[in-house]
Parts: sequence; structure tokens; C-alpha cells
Amino acid sequence: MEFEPLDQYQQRRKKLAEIESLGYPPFPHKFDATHSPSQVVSQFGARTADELAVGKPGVRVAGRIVALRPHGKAAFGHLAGGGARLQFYVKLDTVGEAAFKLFQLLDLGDIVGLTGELFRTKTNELTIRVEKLELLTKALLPLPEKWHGLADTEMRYRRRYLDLIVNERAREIFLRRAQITRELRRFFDDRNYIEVETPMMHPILGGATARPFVTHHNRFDMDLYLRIAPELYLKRLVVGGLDRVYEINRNFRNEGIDAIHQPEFTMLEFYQAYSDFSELMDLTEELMRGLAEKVCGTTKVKYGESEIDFGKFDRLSMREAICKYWPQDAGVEPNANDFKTSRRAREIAARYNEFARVKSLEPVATGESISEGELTGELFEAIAERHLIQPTFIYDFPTDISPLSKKRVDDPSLTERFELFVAGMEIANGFSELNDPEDQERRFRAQVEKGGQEAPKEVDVDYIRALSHGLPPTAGEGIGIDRLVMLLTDSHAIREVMLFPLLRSESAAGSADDEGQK
RNA sequence: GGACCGCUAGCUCAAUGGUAGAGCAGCUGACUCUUAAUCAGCGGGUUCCAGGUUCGAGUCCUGGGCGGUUCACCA
Repeated sequence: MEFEPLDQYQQRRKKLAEIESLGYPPFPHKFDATHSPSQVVSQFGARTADELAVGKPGVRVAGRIVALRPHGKAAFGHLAGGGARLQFYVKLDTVGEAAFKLFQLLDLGDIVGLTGELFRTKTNELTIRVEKLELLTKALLPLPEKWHGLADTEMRYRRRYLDLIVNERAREIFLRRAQITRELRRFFDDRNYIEVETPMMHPILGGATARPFVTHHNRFDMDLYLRIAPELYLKRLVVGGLDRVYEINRNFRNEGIDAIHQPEFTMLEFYQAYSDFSELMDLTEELMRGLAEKVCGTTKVKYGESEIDFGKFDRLSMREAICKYWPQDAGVEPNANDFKTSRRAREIAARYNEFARVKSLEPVATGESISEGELTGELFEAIAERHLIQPTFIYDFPTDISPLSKKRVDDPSLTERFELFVAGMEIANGFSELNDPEDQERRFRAQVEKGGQEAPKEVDVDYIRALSHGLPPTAGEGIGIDRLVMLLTDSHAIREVMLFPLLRSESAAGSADDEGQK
């Protein structure tokens, strides 16, 4: 197989053949490095020229050649590895004729092993004086432009390997992402939660409302859904006596793709027995504050134009949030108590829709089939959600839109549920778990009867059975890891924090397929 | 799905409807402390695709592809 740019590809193949004919193995198996370029920099970066001249520290370093400045019978260049660059100096007199010949057959992008002593040049840059040069892997394709790098967003996602080589920011995002999941695991491990893995392929849809991906198991001749949430399995584990569990893994939802949605995304879900939603809010504050401090070094995190303070969390009921952000021109500001009767909730929605009509905004749905709980949820999303920049818990979710949450004792139209919003994004969703099997069964049946592509086709009988064996009072929460990483890396698209976001296939445009699709 | 924006050399980008260009990368040569090395020379194009308008299209029009933004959808 050959790749563009063809002339350069073939040129490099030719050089590789020459290297082989000089007696060097074309793809050697290993290299015993003492340091990566970044380790050299961190260990010797503080040494002065004199100190290096006395100590003459010798190192063996491996990395990718990312800059080359040949000067006839000598050359400078930079070796990249571990996120740092180390200058190297190759001189005919030092490496000898054979190695210098090899060096002249090297290109930008090649991976080499260098052995030599460290010194400082007259411009005082830490440099390895190459005494021994080994080609470790020939790059047959060139790197993107050395100064501007790779800017084309599509190419950055499709060829993430180039993005990672060339764009330091991309590399930093994914290192930080790893740090975040590491800290999350530490947080839960320290508190005696156990990490579990539950099925990604589900025979029955459940745990959230979303259109699923469908797949098929041949041997069992059985349709399966890629999971949209691990929730029902994790709560079975709590029934089984694993009182504190968490899982960090992928969910799959067959829906729209935009700046904050991707079809597969990573969710942390955790459950703790003998607890309720208010404890979870406290725990979530602690978690987020600690994470920001650990990862960003401060609780005050820059995100675009704003500075988000993870040291301070607001709490508003959903109804309060609607009232607080009620648009000025939308008539009389409602009172949180107005939502208690169906009639008045509908009046509020009508008032908002009149405002939306004038401002040509999208109205909220108000049909007969829409319950006042759904109405409240819609109004919240239309009016308040985007304003929630600083960390804000929204609680008192209507029961109608919370099929797995426990109702409030004093008001069964509301549940003990909250969501955390930051930068206008939903980051977390937690609640006191509904553990009354009969109530749960009624809510499941209502979902199945309502139908639609997002509703399960059947009631998850085994889950009801599990609840019938007794789920202790339990609180559970899901945190969207990708969005959390966005917040802590000042990234404004979920694609930026996912290594390989889903894109349409690159196959040749205008092929016969187009006709066939119609 | 709608609206808007983009797509030109391997990469980053230019080009009033009038001969498609530069820098980097590549190739040849010079150069033993350079660092976006420098100097001299050379090669490199289905201007995303298919039609149309025009004497003439990278540029204008229609349709399509891919990406982006945004709205809608979406727990």
C-alpha cells in the first residue's frame, strides 16, 4: 500500500532500502533507553554548562526527530518524547563515518535512539552530543507542517496520531483526562467503594430514556441493545450486598451529535446504600472541589470567558430556577408555588410561549398529553439551563420525568433528585433510588405503554424481582466524564476530549453508493 | 433534519470572472554551535465531486459529499 504524498513516500522507502543495504536492521526490536527526552529535561534541565562539562552525564534517549538543521558535516535537531524536546548534535568527527552516513538518510519523523553525553551549546541549550546513532523506525510519511502544525479539525480527529505528535494541547488534554479518571478512582476507592464492570449489551432497554443501538448475538439468535446506562445492573449489585459500587465505562445513545453529545460517551455511576440524594450533593461538591484542586491546582477554573468556582455550589429547586431566570419581557414572574396545580402550571407555560412567539424562540410543548411535571422540565430547559454557569444543583425534579427516583415524602409530585449544571451543561444526575418494587413496576409499565423508540419494549421483570428481594435505601449518581474533562481542560467541544470521536466514513465522495442510498 | 460558514500542492495559507501562487515539507548542491538555520537551484495541482451559466469559472448558479457553527431533537 502506498500513501500521499507519493513522491515523499517513495523517497523514504528508497532511503530505508539504502539503510538496510548499509547493514542496519530496518525495523529493530528494542532499544534500552536510560531516559526519554522529557526525563532528560527534567533531570538535567537545571544543570549549568560547567556542571555538565564536569559531570559529562551520559544518556541513551529514544524519540521522534521533529526538527533537523544540517550543516554539512554536522547537524542539530530535536528529538521529541514524553511531551518534551531535547536538542541533539551530530558531528562527523564524533559519530564516525558510518553513523554519519546513516544520519544523512534520516528524515523528519523518524524514530531514533541516541547515545551520548549532555552538554550546553553556546546558546546555552541542553543538548546531547551524539556518539552512537540507531534508527529505530523509519517514518515513511512526513509530519505536518512544522510551524503551523495540523490545524484542520477534521484531520485532527481522523488522524489523531498526528494531532498528538504535533499539537501539544491535544496531548495535554488526554494526559489530564487520564489524571482525572485516576483521581476519580482514588476518590471512590478511598471511601470503600468497589469498582465493577456490568454488561454493555443489554437484552432490555433501561436505566435512562434514549434511542439505543441494536446488535445481535448469533448463537442465541438474540437482539441486544448497547447499554444506554448501567443503572439497573449496579442497583442489582446493591441488592446483592455490594453496598458501595462504582463503574466508569461507556454508554451508547443513538441520537444527535453536537458540541456536547457523542454516541459513545463515558459515564461514572456510583451507588451507596443507606444514603439519600442530599448526601450525594455534599459528596459531589467535595469530589469536584478536590478534583479541580488536584488537576488544575485551584478551585477557580478558567472556562472560555468565565471563571468557574468549584469551591462554591448553588442549590435551586427546578421551580425556583424557572422563576429566577424568568425573562423580563415574559409577563408576570411566576412564583414557585404556582407550579403546584396543573392549571396554573399551564398558565405559566402559555405565558412563556407567548413570549417565545414574540421573540421567535421555540415554544415548549403544551399538549393535553403533557403532564405538568414534563411542562416544568421543559420550562426549566428553555429558561434556566443555559444560565447555570457556576456550579448549581437543581433539585425537586418532577416525578413524571424521573421514573427511577424516590418521591418526596411531603409531595409525591416531586422526587428526591438533582442534577448538577456547570457552564450550562448537565454534568451529573443523582437521586434517592426508588426501591418500592410495586411503584417501580407501575412506572415501568407506564413507560412501556407510552411506547416510542426510547421506551423499553417490555418491563424488566428481573429488576422488579431484585427490588422485591429488598434494595436498601440507596442513593446513586451518574457523572458525565467527557463533559467534566471539558470543564477542567477549557475545551468547548466533546470531540476535543475524546481520542477518536465518531465521524462519517471518509470513503470516496460521489461514488455509486450515493445513488443506492436514495 | 433546518440555516449559515468552510473545502486550493503532503501541511499552513494566497489568488477583481482573465496564464493557479507563497512559506514549510521534498529533491540537487554548499555549509562542523544551529534552533521557524542560511544560501543557490529543481520538481510538485482532478482548486471536494457532478452538472450549468460564460468567449473564459478556484471565483457565479444548481445538486451532492465531508467538516464546522448554530437551531431543533435529545434525561
